[in-house]
Amino acid sequence: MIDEYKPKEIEEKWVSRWDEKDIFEVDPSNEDSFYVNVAYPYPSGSMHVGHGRTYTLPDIVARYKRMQGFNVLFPMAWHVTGTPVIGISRRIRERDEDTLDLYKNLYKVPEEKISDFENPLEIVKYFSNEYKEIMRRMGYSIDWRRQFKTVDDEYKSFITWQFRRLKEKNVIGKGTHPVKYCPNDENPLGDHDLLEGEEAEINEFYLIKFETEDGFVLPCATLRPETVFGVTNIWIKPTGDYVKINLDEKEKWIVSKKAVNKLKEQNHVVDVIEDVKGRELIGKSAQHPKTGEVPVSQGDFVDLDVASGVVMSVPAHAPYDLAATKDLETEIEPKKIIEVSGYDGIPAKRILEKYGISDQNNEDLDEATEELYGDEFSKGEMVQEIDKYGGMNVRKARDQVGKDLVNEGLAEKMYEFSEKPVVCRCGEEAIVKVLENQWFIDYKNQEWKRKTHDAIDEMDLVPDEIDSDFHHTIDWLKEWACTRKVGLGTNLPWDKDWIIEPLSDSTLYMAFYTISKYLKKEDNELTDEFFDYIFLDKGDKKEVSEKTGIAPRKIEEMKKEFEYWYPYDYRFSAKDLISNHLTFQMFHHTAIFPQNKWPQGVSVLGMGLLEGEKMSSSKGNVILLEDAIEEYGADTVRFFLASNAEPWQDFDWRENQVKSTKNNLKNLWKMLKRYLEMEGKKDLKKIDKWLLSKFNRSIKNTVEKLENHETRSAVQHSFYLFKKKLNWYKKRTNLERKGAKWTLNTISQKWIKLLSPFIPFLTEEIWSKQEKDTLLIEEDYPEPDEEYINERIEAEENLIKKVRNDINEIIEVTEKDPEEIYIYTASDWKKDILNKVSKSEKMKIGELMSDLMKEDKYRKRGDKVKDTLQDIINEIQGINKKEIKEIIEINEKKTLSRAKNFLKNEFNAKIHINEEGEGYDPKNKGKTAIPYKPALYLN
RNA sequence: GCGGGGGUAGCCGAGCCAGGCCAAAGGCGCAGGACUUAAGAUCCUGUCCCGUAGGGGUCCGAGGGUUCGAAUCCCUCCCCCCGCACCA
Repeated sequence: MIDEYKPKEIEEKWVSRWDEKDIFEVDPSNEDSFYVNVAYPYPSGSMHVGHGRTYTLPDIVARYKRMQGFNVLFPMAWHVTGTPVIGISRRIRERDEDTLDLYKNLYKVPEEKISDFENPLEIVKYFSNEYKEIMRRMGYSIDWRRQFKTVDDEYKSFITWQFRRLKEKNVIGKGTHPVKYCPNDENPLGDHDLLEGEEAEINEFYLIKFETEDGFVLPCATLRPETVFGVTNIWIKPTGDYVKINLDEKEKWIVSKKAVNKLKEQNHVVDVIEDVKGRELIGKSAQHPKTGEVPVSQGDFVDLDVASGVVMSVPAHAPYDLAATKDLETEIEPKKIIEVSGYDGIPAKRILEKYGISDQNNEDLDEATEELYGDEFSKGEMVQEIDKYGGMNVRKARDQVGKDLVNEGLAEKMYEFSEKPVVCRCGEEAIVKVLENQWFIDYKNQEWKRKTHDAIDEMDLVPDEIDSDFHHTIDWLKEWACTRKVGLGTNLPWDKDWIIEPLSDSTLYMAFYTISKYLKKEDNELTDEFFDYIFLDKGDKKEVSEKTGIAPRKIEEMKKEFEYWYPYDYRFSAKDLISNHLTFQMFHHTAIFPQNKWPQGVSVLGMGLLEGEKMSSSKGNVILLEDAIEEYGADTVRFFLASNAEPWQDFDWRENQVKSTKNNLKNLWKMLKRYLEMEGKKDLKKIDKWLLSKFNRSIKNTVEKLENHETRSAVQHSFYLFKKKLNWYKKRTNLERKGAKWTLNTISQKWIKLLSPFIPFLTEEIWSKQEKDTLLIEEDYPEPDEEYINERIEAEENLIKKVRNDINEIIEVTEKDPEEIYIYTASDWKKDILNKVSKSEKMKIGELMSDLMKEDKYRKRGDKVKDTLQDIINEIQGINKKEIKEIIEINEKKTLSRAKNFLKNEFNAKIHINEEGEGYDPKNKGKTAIPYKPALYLN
């Protein structure tokens, strides 16, 4: 009696059995090592099935490699660095409704626990426990002795060491960076912190200093400093609120009221002297060394919220300015300073004409501006008359003029958003703040980039195509601000006010896993010398021992262990992390480790959809992994996640497909149990050999796909496609035969192993029922037995299948059930033709025909040869030479006779098999037979 | 804008690099049948159009081209998705 498939029971059982035997706790051995790791999770909420996939796929690879005889390390830890849990704690303290709802209702945190979450570390503790429990239930082959949190002292020592070494390599610098900033929260803002303005970039404006006769600076804001030579006037909004200020205790400026705070945030000292209306300024004049004296004009279009609120007018090259000057009472003559091909005379004039714009309120002005700016930037040249910059292309002049003006004290830089508003999640409008003395990692170091490019070239990337993403990211990375003022993490060793931010402290920890299991028991200070010795083979064991208090033997053991596992073989991580984390960790490896410790491979993962929609915890659009396990069982979840898409592709959790996956497993459970109980004898018919041939191909394909982490294809081959073959086999033969029983039993012994990495619980359970005293996970992964792969038998069976399908089709079209079926196989001379065709390179019917006609035996058949030739060409084009060779060798009559009974039962008709020209053939069908496609007559 | 990846039957998705068993794998959905008291599960069959003989027509985002032959190679165009930094 076959008992039922009860996933929950067997899964609980095997989790504890594997545990009891410490199966996944791995230490260095004589076997080859295989080290696979995943980006450690940030445990601030419950796992959903998307997370599940992130860990399931590497686990499948880990289990597969383990069965292949490798000593496999798959570790896990908890990333706690940064601000998210702090923010969550704060929101819980503030009783924020959305947050409480998320944690109580979606994550199902017990009421009494919630208040503990006011302490961020409690959140981490709670969810890392939950993660671990669920990861165990999913059957992940993780060595839990090595787990740690990134706020543990040992880890902090490791990060401290790492940063000191980076500093020694001169890849850490200090600089000034403009950031989006919330004045209310007093914190820089990432895109995810924004309510509005995620698209906004920070533009670098130049404030060009024009001086009024009474000694005030009118700082004209521009993105195009090179146009300073064409300034004819200055725009001030007459209704605008401006102020006179003392700037940096040096200069007196006039700027819009709104600009005051911005200047302060950009590290200026601002003292307001008095308010002034824009109107009061109009009619004055101001001068600049590059332009001379120009009037201050009325500009209604001036936006007081852009930079300084003071604008210079370059009518020759700015459509807005030109349109506005037309409305002025005094006439202003545009001053051309850029030559652009395609624009005669004054470029702005041409573009206004082109768009038919006559006034400053025209809505096409933006588009016209964009077009002209684009052309001038890409094709423009400064006119010859301009001193020093004459003839220079605009692209270059822009940089150069800007730099020179600043150096000469004739301009300042100011940062401003490219679009507004930019609003923080707290509701406050964000500003640009210039952070000074910010520590950064200098990824623009050319030598470092080169080494990292090299490392990527040497690596196995899955899929291959991501290598251009890596190279591109390496080239593009500049300075990365690596410290923060707030958050959890490790203090920067030489400037303790700063905390190393999360993406920077998670770059080398794969190495830390190799020794972390030793460190928890030690209550010692882990010095830089300690890490130098273990990881870099530098220094003296004895000295390290004295400094740390760790026994020399122990230190040696750790060093050996690191060297055994490192470099790692594969790191799995989400695809979108290529542009930061995955590339960072490559950089850090190349900076700190010698080449023989550089990563060997990266395999990227796609994102998750739920019924075709993007999965998102914050929207509640997720299925929790725990719920999925409860409902379907871990094996089903694993099998589905592995087979729904290739790892790097996006997967889609669809309930009906998950259900169907579970049914398939139920069915597999029954099949395997039944077949494994069968006892037979190795007395094989061709159909048995056919199944063995197909099965060994499945093994071959599965292994090939798994090597490339193609879990979806691997499942296709090992399960779905092979199941089809099995179904055909069951239809074709009597399973009560000894030979059939032997075949099914033999195959199942291997099939169960083949599937084990995907569905470890189900397979282990069935394996254990066989009264073997081994664990399936400790068995060897199957290898294809080439001796069983038999092209001839496969071609023969294919012939039978084709004939069956043809008969079927005729029955369907005619809608008549035949009582007798006549099958006529092709004559030998047709096979000769096939032989000739297969040997010719081109399938040109004319050439083949004239070749054939040289021989008497064909010439006397005349037109028949031509028809046959055409049919044969149609039939076999695309079939590979090897298979054609087999087809020629097949004895079709004999082969089909083998299937006579099968066909008889299949169609409930009497079957007659003859060569064409023999036997009953009232409709003279026989002559249409060609090799591999017998003619048919149904009656 | 920059960089990357795509558009394949009702849906999801293989195939494309190495052109020809490709009307195009597999899954889901749908329809019919077998089994069952029934439902479910399982198995079989079908699922672009036409066809009372295994055939024919049209088809792989759109349009051209190369080739005996194109979903696959080349060109042009349209559309979609992802990443782009102080966020894990």
